[in-house]
Amino acid sequence: MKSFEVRKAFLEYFNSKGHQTVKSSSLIPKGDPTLLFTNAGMVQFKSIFLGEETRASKRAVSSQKCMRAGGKHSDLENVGKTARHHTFFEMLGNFSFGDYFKKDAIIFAWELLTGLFRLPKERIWVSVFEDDDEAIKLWLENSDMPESRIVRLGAKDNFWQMGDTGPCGPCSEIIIDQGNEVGCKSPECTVGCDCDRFLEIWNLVFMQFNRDEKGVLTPLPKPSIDTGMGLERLSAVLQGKLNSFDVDLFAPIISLITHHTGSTYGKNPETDISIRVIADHIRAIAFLLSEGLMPSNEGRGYVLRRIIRRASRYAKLLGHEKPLLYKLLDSVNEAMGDVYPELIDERERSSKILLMEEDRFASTLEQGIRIMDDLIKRSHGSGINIIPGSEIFRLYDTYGFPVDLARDIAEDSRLSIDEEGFHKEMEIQRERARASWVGEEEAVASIYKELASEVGKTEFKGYDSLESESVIKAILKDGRVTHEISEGDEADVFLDTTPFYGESGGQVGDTGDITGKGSLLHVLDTKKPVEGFHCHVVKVKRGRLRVWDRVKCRVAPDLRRSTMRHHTATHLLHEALRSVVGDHVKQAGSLVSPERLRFDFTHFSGLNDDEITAITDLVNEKILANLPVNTSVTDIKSAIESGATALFGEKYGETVRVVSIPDFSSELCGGTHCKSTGEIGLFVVVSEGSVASGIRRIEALTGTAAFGYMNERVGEVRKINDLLRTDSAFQRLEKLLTEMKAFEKQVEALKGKTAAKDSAQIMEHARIVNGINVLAYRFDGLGQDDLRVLADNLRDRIGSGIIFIASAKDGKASMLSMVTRDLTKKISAGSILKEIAALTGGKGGGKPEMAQGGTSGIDKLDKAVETVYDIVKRDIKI
RNA sequence: GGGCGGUUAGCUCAGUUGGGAGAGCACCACGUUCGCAACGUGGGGGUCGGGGGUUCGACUCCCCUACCGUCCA
Repeated sequence: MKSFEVRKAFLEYFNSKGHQTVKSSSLIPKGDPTLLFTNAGMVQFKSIFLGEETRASKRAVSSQKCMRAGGKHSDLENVGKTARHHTFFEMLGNFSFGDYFKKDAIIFAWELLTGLFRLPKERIWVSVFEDDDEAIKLWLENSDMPESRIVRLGAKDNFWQMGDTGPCGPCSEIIIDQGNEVGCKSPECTVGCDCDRFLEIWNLVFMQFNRDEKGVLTPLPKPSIDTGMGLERLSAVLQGKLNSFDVDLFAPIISLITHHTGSTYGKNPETDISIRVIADHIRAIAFLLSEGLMPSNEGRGYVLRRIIRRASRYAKLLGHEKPLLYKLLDSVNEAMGDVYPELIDERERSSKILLMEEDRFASTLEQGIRIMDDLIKRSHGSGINIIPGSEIFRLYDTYGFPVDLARDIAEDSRLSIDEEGFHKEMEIQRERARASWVGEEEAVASIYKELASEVGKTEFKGYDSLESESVIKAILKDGRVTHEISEGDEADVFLDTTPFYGESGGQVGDTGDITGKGSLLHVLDTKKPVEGFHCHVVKVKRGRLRVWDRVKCRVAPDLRRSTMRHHTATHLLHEALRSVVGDHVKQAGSLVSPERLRFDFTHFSGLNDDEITAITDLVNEKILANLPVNTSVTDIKSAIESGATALFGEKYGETVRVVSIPDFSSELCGGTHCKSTGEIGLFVVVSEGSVASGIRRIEALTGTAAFGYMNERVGEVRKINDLLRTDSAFQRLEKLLTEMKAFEKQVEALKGKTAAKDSAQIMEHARIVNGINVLAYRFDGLGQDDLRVLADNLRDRIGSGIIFIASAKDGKASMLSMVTRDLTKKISAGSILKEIAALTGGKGGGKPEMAQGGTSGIDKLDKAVETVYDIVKRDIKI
């Protein structure tokens, strides 16, 4: 049975049992900072299990892309070494949201595995949580499982929980015994062993408790079901393969790897591990890149980078030195492109980024090898044949140099590395990071969730109107529910209906006024702590307000209109970028405020002036065309089908709002927009720059803000023109700058010349002391740099001797002493200078042949200069 | 979020108690050559990431900041 048939059969089986097929969600969970990647099928249903969201259908089935690398569940290190671990895999799962429970879950699983998939019953084992007698009973009643093959395991294996608090429950795993010739071959090998013999294929989670902060379990009113089965593992079993890398999903990938590296799969265990690691990693890489993720130095992007590097490293172990991975993307597309079209859509971009990243890694390696060579040289020099762990750690920590590579290189020079020391350093670093970890605040305070379910959601009327008559439903002050607020109070106010837009989708919250009988509130900001629930952050200016009061709401019109202009312009900009720069441009962040707009997007390099001009022109062209801006509400499926742009990873409800500009742009967007593009007035880009590697940021202004900006710039240019008395400041400045450079050169040349002339005169003051030419002289008006030029000149003239010159300028004096190289053994310029400087109350120092210093004691200068001769007489023996 | 490393000529990088900003490649000119490569000589090119401080004097020391890299979470 081919993998795609397995996937299809699974989905269809559960469809026939009343489950709605739900599309795989993005690997990058949006709005969940606690999770690095989607690592299970239930991730996209998390808020349903938590009771924050309800869904029309109570039964769902999915085949979910999953990633287990980095974070709590990381299988990165196991990949390739075992027959069953993957960083990227697909998880088949059926879900019940308070509908059926344990019994049906067991019946479905048993029927599907032994009926449809015809797995041999005698090889199936089941594990249950040690206290879950109910599950054992249900297994015995609803399947042919003998009690002898039902195993009780502890909480570590068979009790599942989402987090420290929240829904949790026992689970039951279905396991296939692959025979005693597989795995560790130990006679004690049994279910729960780490080896490959007893393969866990399906985990049925019985969500039946809620755990509170104190750890107390209370039964959930409506227990739920969450199951997960790895497609790769199941396919392997069904295809009679002992290793999940041998299934058809991997065949084209492995064949392309062996083709490019000239290696053979299945000949040598070492080579096979490398091939499998690359095959696994390239799938993960292809999917992560297809979702718009960029390799970077933190968070998810960093995990991606590490996966790329590991894969790249294993490719080198296969003897392939040049970038290889980017060539393998096609094989992933061949294996999975028809199910995941995003792979094919993003192929071009992914391949470019991957090649870039491989090149970058090559230079990291090069740098590391240089340092490694140095370490080897030093350790040969010192006769120690072990490289300290701290050095290896520094190499790894600071330069990202792989430890196994360091070991290989060391061994080539008959050295070893101190692995223990390395791990010790690593542990220290872990401790340090842990100690500084202060824990992430729960993103949404639970009080808002409670309030929302208590008083109901807010009806937003702000698309068509800036005013409304509303009723106050709740007031929150200092985090507590209250019934009344009065003058001077700052509080959160919740209404039945509102014209105030709550911050979301990059658009900032509205501001304005709320008025009641004799009272006035300023709305400082509007937020949406819970979807559809508007929180008005207010300050009471006058009077008092109570819950159930009728009030009049009024959004500040000028600010809101300015925000609308910026938002509509953002959509125009997005499309303009795509048409000018390329289709790979994806929104990576957006801020829309009354003052400006900021748009982050994925792109490899900076935009040049021509591109920015082209983008600006295109946006303004659409503004001048005064196109209508249409909004419509539809279901997500038909919106996507109509070609509307959706943001990757953004979570959308089942009905969405589409904002479209005819023949140009169509995006899913909940924001407020102009009625037609002409209202924007003018669009101007203020800056373009980088935010992170692969992400660029454009800041732009529209409407009055744009006019203000232009006026300012024009005014500035006029001032510059006035100053330069010209109409073409640019050419004028260019000319002035070249002239200035020429002048500077002339000045330098002149200084040299006068120094030469002056030095001729100054030389006349030279004396011979104890057989040595000594010149000590004061020559005012020179700075430190000038003294150096003069001294160079004097040195050329004196041939061999001692020079000391001092010069007063601007109330301070500089001094310089020089000793020609042949005399530095007898006397040092530094010591002469220090002594003289001290006499004048100044300081200085330098090298034996040259020293500089300064002082503010000009009155003592002449006498001090004269002392130079004495010093020479004293220190130089004939 | 916490470490560590980096930022110097167009590119790759040196720069050692703080005391004249350098090399290689590239570029320009001249020389050598029938011509090219190579070579020789000379030359142009630097806000030493930015800002503050210490100092007579800072690429160098201290503080802040931006960006890049890298490890841990």
